[in-house]
Amino acid sequence: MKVSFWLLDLNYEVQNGQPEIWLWGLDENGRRLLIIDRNFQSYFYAVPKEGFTLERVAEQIRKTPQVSSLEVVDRRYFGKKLKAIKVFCKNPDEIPRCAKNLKKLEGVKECFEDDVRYSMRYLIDNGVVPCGWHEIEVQEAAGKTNVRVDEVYIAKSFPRYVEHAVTPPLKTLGFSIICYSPKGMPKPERNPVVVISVATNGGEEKQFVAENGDDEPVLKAFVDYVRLFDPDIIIGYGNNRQDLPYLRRRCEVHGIRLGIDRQGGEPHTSVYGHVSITGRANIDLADYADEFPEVKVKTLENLADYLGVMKLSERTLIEDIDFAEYWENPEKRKLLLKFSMENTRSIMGIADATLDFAMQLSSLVGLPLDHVGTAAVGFRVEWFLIKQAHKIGELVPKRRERPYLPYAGAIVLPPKPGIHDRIAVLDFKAMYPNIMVAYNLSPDTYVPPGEPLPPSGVWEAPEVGHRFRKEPPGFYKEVLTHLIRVRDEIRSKLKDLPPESVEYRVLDARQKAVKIITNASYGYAGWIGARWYIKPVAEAATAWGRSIISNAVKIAERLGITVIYGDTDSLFVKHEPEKIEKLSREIGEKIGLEIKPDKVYTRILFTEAKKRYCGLLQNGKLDIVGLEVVRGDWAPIAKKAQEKILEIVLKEKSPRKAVEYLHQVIREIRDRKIPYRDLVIWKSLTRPLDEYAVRAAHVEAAKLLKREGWEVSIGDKIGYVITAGEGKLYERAKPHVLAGYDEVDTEYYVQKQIIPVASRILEMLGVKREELLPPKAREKRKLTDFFGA
DNA sequence: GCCTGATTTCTACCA
DNA sequence: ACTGGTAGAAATCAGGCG
Repeated sequence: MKVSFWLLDLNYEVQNGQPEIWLWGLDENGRRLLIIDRNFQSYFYAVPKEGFTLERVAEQIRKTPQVSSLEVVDRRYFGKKLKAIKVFCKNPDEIPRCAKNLKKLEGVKECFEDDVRYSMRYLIDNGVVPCGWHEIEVQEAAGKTNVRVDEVYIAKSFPRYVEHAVTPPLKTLGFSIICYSPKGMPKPERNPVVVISVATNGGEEKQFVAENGDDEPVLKAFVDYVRLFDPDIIIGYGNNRQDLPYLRRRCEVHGIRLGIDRQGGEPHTSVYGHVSITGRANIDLADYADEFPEVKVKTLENLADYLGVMKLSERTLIEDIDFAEYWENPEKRKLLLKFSMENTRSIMGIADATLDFAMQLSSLVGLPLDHVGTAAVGFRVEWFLIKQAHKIGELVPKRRERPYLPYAGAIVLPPKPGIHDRIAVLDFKAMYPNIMVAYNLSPDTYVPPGEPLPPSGVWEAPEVGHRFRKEPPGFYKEVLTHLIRVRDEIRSKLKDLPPESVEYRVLDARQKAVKIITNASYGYAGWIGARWYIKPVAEAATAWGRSIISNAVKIAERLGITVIYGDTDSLFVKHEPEKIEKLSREIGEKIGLEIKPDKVYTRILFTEAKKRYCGLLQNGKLDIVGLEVVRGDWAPIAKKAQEKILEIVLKEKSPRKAVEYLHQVIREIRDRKIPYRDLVIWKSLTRPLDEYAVRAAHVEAAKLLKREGWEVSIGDKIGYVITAGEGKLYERAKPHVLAGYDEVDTEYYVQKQIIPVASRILEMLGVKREELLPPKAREKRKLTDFFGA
């Protein structure tokens, strides 16, 4: 019989040396299916050395114990045709060992794709798409009652992908936990999980709370609840790195099982650090936080606030350092429970804004839904490429260590400082991808120095001189052309859809996924960790970029257009529509790339610095780029003050008013009228504490946290304030959760936060340094002198 | 040892 | 752990002075 299914998760099992792929999915009626496929043979490639006949090498390989059969096939490697031996192993787990053995044979030059996991191999070879629909011939399986699905089938054919832009009705469960530790960071070995808050997309909310601090019933109730609800998707925030490992370890302590998967097993950490829950998709929203760069400190509450899921102002906020105090106090405990429930509610809300994208990314790059979030950008691009490589018979290069060699990047023009009126921004859309397509830049089209020119001729990069075959189209060109076309198609479909429709949401998520992969392709090409890394490809792309933007500037100037700034692929010019139209046309003709007006600023302010400006858009909004306002490592009060100053300066054109405002802010800081949280500075830890070469404020603050029993790790944002006293800045930094407002050194905030960000703007406009501080009011000065402030 | 300017370290941004 | 170009603050170094 034939069934169709939407692929949610997959894994493989080896039973008595016989592998089987387990495909977990839903059919169009929302029934949960498990389809077991025993028909797929695992394999890898061996490439013979020159001077050895295929037959002889094949004969050697055939004698290797793990090999079940082999086949001579035509493949390509960096575009060059070659004969490869496809080596089949019955047991996929034996492939790495088998490849290692083969490499020892004298006739084998190299093995390929022995590092592609069996389950990924299955997806790629059969064109099976995670979060996509498929049809398959199956028969009902006998037995198999211990898996939690409606039907178990045995595959009688390979799945066939069917394009269909809807998602089946998935059951989603969100959860968050609170652990209790009287002092310091909770440790599963000693500290209980006192609250688990769950919510489902069926609208149910539930809390499991430990009586007398005993969490065994909590854990059991949670397991029962998950089993009963039987979610397809489990979501949390930090569940990959914290919650699930903690729950798992805590269950171990009690000698119980965290049996929440669909196979009676427990969650386990797997590739790229994701936690796999067999038969379901476990998703950690923290892995998608980078999709929202506007949110600088990526806490659950900040993301929920940004996405409009739950505003900070209506949120119960409790620092983890205070959990113990809230748990111990019966009145405050109620607040802690409320806080925990709000966490889970926020998770459900953020999931709404994220899941469509996650599913589209998963189906585009081909990584299962639970893997794709934890895979870094480079690996997402790479899996997409691996999938494409298979289609054209290109062998996947081995990952190898390489020395880091820097190369020149883009050009940034020095801005004309000051305020300018009516400025248009023109930019080359998707400049690097288009360059790569136009000049056929690809690992397999590169013609190294000394190699003879191909009959089709070559493109030669300016400055650096790297050469690329004009024909045939290279791997990158094919892939990028395809991506660019697909995105255009999606975007034209979107035009005819109501933005609220389900289809619109799905397609919009898809075009975003396509865009991200397209734009990351240049970065991938220049990444030394990339399998398809060839430095000249990246180096040539930037070289052409530089030459294109320089030529565009020349053309603009010849047409009498004033260029005030430019960065990589953009030009900021005086807004003269007719001249711009001409420029655009001429660039199209001479350079072959499209440059388009992106936006027009009514007014724009530049300092002498590159990459920093503030423009006033025609809709009255400020576009702030690079300045402290948009940076996460300045105190919020400084960011707010700078934003306000920019607004006054650009909208009201009144530096005087801005100075008045500045004086007021400074007085409020000195009077401690600014909310404490607006004084907290956040900085990331980029390495372990003991690997810093110099002492820095956020590092010292982190050490204080550690001393209090709180672990800090790479990537954590440390929030600190500067306290009054003697000595270096780093000696006066304290974690914001450990300091009190009374200790804060308000003069630091005035002199080192407010004054610099204000002077950056105001000195540009002729305001003198000494005018920045409020005049000393005699009366007040005397009073403070008297009271010794 | 103290002061000052130059250099290094660090983070986060832009494209 | 996708790239290079860039700003800016603080720590630290190096050298002059005495």
